[in-house]
Amino acid sequence: MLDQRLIRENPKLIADGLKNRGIEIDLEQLQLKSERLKDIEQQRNKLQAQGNSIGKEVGQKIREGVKPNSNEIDLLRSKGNKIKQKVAELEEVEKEISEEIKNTILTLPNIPNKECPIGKDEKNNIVIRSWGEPIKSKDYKDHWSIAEDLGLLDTQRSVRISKSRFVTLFNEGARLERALINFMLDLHTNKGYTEVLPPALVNTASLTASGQLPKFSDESFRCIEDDLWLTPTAEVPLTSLHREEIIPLKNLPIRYVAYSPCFRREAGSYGRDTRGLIRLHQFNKVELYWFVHPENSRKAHEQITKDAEDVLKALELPYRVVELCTGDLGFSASRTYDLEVWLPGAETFREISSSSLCNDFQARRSSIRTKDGKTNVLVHTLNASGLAVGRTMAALLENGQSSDGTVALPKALVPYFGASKLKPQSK
RNA sequence: GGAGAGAUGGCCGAGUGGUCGAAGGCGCAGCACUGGAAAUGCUGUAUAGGGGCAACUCUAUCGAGGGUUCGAAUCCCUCUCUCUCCGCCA
Repeated sequence: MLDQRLIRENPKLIADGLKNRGIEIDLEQLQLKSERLKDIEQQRNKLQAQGNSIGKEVGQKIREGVKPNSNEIDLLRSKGNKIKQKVAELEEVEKEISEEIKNTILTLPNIPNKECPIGKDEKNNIVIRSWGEPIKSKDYKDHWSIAEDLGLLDTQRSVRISKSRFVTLFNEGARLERALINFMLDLHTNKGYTEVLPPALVNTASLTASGQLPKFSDESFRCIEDDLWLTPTAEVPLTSLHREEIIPLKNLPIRYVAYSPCFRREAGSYGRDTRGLIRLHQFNKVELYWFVHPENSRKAHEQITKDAEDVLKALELPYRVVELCTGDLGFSASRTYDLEVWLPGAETFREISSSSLCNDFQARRSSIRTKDGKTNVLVHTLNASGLAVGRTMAALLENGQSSDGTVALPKALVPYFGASKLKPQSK
């Protein structure tokens, strides 16, 4: 959520920021509304002050022995009633306007950071650095062919159970998924992250706090009867973990790592990535999440990104870091690095982690502050996947494959998986 | 799902119509005392918004919303949540 004060005092700054995202919006209306609201609030404040002093006067007089039904008191009473009526009228207008303003502001995305490269879409993203040697060979197979050959998953039966874009893992597939989750959690907790296992169902307030609502209700599965939603990412419960809190300065930075299943409706992605483990309605993810003092958020963004990269390095998976341009940023982000893993079977780099700095955008929606001296300041929040587990498995299968049908696993995974290779099951 | 109890500041807890943003305690911070600490004493310690260079000041907030009243933490209505017992259950 954007700062309403900033909208009043410097709407150009916001309009320019949003323009770089490709959003043309006339903030004048909003600015006028906000100013009008402030005006009404001031009027109401004055009236309420008058009303309060009348109330005190009545109390005072009665204590001094003036009869409650005397003319003097009656006069004050009617004065008080008039004020009360005016206040009620103002409140009605005030409520209406403030609701309008809030509804609008909640649909506005974050403004990009100054460093964020300006551009229209993903073509303007910038490759920052690369790691590892991407294998380029026409003989490499897609991960779903490998997975099927090895008996790791069954997509057809998954449709029987639920529908398309769900997957059921078997044998070494299931085991590998579990190994990856444990491996990632250990890697991060060893660096001092606090492990969290949050609820998979979250309420509307939580989704609003992190930015998924009100704008992207199409993207999440909903349980109508209970007004709960399936988490699209652990970012949602992790943000709300500290909603409406003032975090003591000495507790910052807070660094969480959470495994969670993630559920996404993938509305509007018909026909894209229909096979394999890339785009599913349900997938597993290990998420990194930081709460930091605003002064430290830039550095924190570099660090959280490196922490995510460390997973790819440990798994010996070639990747590149791409900085998203303004037009490609997610709703809550002010700056984002995507980690893209190399998939030799698909002959492409694929997003496996997204590392975002949200500044105070989510903190304002969630009212998460820290006490800095005498004043309370909104914290900054950051999130990064560390990593998307299904896509990691896809990358391991494609990168580790060999012509004899086996898949070599990275050394780091052996203690977790219990073997250094995936072999075709003898039937 | 059925029955009952409750929701007050960081925490505990008092307050049943007026000067209550709220006693008291704990905690926390500062100062004094000490070689240092403990103990003790003193002072301070909610959030949001508005005005003022500032000292400061105004408004709102005692789970949420509505009502009665000149005036509500306190009375009335609705909702939500929490706890206890019973039932069911991994």
